[in-house]
Amino acid sequence: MAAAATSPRARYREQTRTQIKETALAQLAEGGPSAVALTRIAKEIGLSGPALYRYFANRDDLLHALVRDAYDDIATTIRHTATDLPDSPTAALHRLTDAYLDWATTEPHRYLLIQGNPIPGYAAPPDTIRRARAAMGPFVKIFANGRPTHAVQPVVDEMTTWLHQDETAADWLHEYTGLTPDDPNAGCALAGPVLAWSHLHGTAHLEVSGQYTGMGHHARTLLRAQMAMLATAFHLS
Amino acid sequence: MAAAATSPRARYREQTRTQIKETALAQLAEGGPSAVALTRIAKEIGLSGPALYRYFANRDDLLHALVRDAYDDIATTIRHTATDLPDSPTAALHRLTDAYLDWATTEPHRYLLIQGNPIPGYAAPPDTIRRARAAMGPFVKIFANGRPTHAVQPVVDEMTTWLHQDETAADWLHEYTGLTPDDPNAGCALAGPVLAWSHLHGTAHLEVSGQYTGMGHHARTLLRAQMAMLATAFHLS
DNA sequence: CCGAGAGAGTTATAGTGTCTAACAGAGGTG
DNA sequence: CACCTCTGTTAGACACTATAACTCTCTCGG
Repeated sequence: MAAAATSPRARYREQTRTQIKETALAQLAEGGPSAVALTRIAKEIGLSGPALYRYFANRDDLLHALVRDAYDDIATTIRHTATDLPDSPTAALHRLTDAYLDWATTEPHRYLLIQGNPIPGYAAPPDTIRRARAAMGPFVKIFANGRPTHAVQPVVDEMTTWLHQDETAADWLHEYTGLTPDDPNAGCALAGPVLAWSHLHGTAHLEVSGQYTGMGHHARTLLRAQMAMLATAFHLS
Repeated sequence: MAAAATSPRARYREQTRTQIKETALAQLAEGGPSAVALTRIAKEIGLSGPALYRYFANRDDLLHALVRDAYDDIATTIRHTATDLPDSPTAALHRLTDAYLDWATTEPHRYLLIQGNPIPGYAAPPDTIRRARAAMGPFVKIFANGRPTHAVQPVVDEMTTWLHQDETAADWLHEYTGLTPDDPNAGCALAGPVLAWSHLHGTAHLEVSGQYTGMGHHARTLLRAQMAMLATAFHLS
């Protein structure tokens, strides 16, 4: 992305940055974030340690870049899936959540990087929230026509209140549904995705961090059941 | 625990170990597992670095001990809550999940330690599984009388199959319900807890890792809604 | 009551990693 | 073609894990 027709030097720079990130991803996959070591990366691509500081300000900056890439990647995946959804809201929901779980299981280390434990001392940049909401955008659309049962009504109420307090939330809602905070379905449109995210994350994270190992079920089966319950709770057809 | 009437030396040793673990917990709370540094712990309690190796074989061994303690702690909390549950299964479920979420939010770093990202290179000891199942035991009891709807039936089926393949699972079921794998409700008794765990973990982990920050809802509200859906899906009264 | 030995602590040292400083060469740009 | 920025180097400060070798002290058995 953004390869652009820049100077040959800038082109080479971008290439080296990519190579560094690729090596970092390999180390991430092997031993988690703490295994990403600048000196080892440098050795692997034939550079001296301090040379990497020409490309990334420090170790955190490199991890930061990996986080950005991962968010872009999952958001792209979801949005791509969202371009061709079945008409049935329930089926569409299953399609989206399957895509999410698939991404998490094929890229476990990257999922843990962005949705796992907070990286100590690392404050997510403001645009991370934007990226995260972009990934959840298609879910908002699905629940915009839901009719919540009493089981989920309290969540709907809290979302409605939030929409009247936080402008960015209102913008988010508007972007994907055209609804305003005063619309009777506004809270519902956000309550569904938040619940879906919570379900999704629980299953994906337990699966990816290996805590289901030795138990006789598939994460997919669990997720399907959770989404079926959620669809029922919002009277999705 | 296990203070015992041992020799004064052993008593002093145990005291020092505890002091080390307490300091480690403080560092864990400040900067996550990677901030737990033996040298800094030593300095803080007035020892020289290598002295700590008299008490813990290495850094992993210390983290290991923290994990054990945390599992014991949450299992004790759950079991204590389970000693005085309301008769209604739904109410009992809410009581248990509230206790779980409370523990997680009051001890966020410890929750992340045991239920967060896997610690690279750290293989959970076999008894960890036993401890984890002990914590979920009371949930098994609650779902033993459930009647699953079609939404969760696939999970029930997978659990039933598992129970016939894995003896430890059958033992676990038997310990808390007296049921055998052939009992028609056996799969249901395990499907409920696994789903509940997945729900619980999603909400607790997102809350504890700060990903709900800036969103206008309480984790508790979300959890209540999820458990209400789950109770409905199993026809709990 | 005392002496051997286990246990608890020390310093010294090797190894790995982050990151800064100071310097050298190579490429692009006026 | 001269300048200067960009890219790379080595040297070194600092933090942390871990081992080795050594000293001191307390406990316990005879």
